[in-house]
Amino acid sequence: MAYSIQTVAKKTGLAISTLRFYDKAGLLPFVARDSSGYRAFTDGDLALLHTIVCLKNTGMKIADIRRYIELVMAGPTTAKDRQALLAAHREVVVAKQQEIARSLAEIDYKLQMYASPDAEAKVAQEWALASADKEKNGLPNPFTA
Amino acid sequence: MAYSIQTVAKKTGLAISTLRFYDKAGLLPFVARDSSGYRAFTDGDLALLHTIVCLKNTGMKIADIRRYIELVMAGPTTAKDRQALLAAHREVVVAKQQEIARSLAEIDYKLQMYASPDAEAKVAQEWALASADKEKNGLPNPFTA
DNA sequence: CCTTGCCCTAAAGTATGGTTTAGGGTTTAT
DNA sequence: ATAAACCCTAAACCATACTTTAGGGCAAGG
Repeated sequence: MAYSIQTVAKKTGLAISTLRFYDKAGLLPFVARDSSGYRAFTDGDLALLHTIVCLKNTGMKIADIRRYIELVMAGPTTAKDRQALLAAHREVVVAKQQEIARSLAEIDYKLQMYASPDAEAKVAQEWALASADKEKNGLPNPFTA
Repeated sequence: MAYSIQTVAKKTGLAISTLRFYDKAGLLPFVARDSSGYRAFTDGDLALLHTIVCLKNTGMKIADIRRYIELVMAGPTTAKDRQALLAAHREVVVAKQQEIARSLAEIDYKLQMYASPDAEAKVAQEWALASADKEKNGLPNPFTA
């Protein structure tokens, strides 16, 4: 009925070593042990682990995930704290997503330049401008392949 | 006319130590030195540095950014290679953005639960289910705060 | 009984991306 | 000519997140 660490690794895509690392880091205090000292994961544990993976995927640090899990373990009275923690994290993630989108837009601009019919000419011009910029400042020109 | 490392740090928001680290890592082969051995950044250098920051912001590894810069330094003939490199990176970034969006949606689902009027009841029920899941498997129940 | 395939811990090692420290020149204003 | 404010390198150090290694126990089949 309970899952072995290997089974959970396959179900989640996490390495066995990662699961043990998370456990040691305090992320899996809810995982029980069988009579041999082996970890025994229940379906409920998988649900919590899934939440941990979501937090990890969105860039939350181990220490902060641990804080969230501690609140969960402390019982229903910590609901407000969990909400605050997740809401704050949400804002961080959204901001980072926007920053990435902005940088990606600039990369797309370059890609569009490279894809244009006169890409060659544009790249050559960039090159000429960078060279001129060096000469103008009386500096050695590294753009002389 | 050229910018000192401190000026560039302020303009870009990068730490001076980070700029030196990038230089040592081969990301800034285009930055010249003045007669005292001080780095002298031109406006063209800032443009290239900006591209580097975009790649960094989107999660590109230093080693891959260096590869891109190497192509730039090698001249206009490498335009096709640069395009391929950026296009491949773009796909990686878009995929990661989507994965983050999926995880964020799950976090939002939890937030919505915490925000509902009967949040208390829902959290208590979650708690009860997790406990039952342990008992069902004859395992010690850690949810007993 | 013993091999095979699981499981365990503790500790060391790896990868990445920086930051800090130590020691030392340069430039500028007083 | 000296202090303050810059700049430099090399190398050590740090944080984060894992992975690998070493040594060993448990369980089932032949």
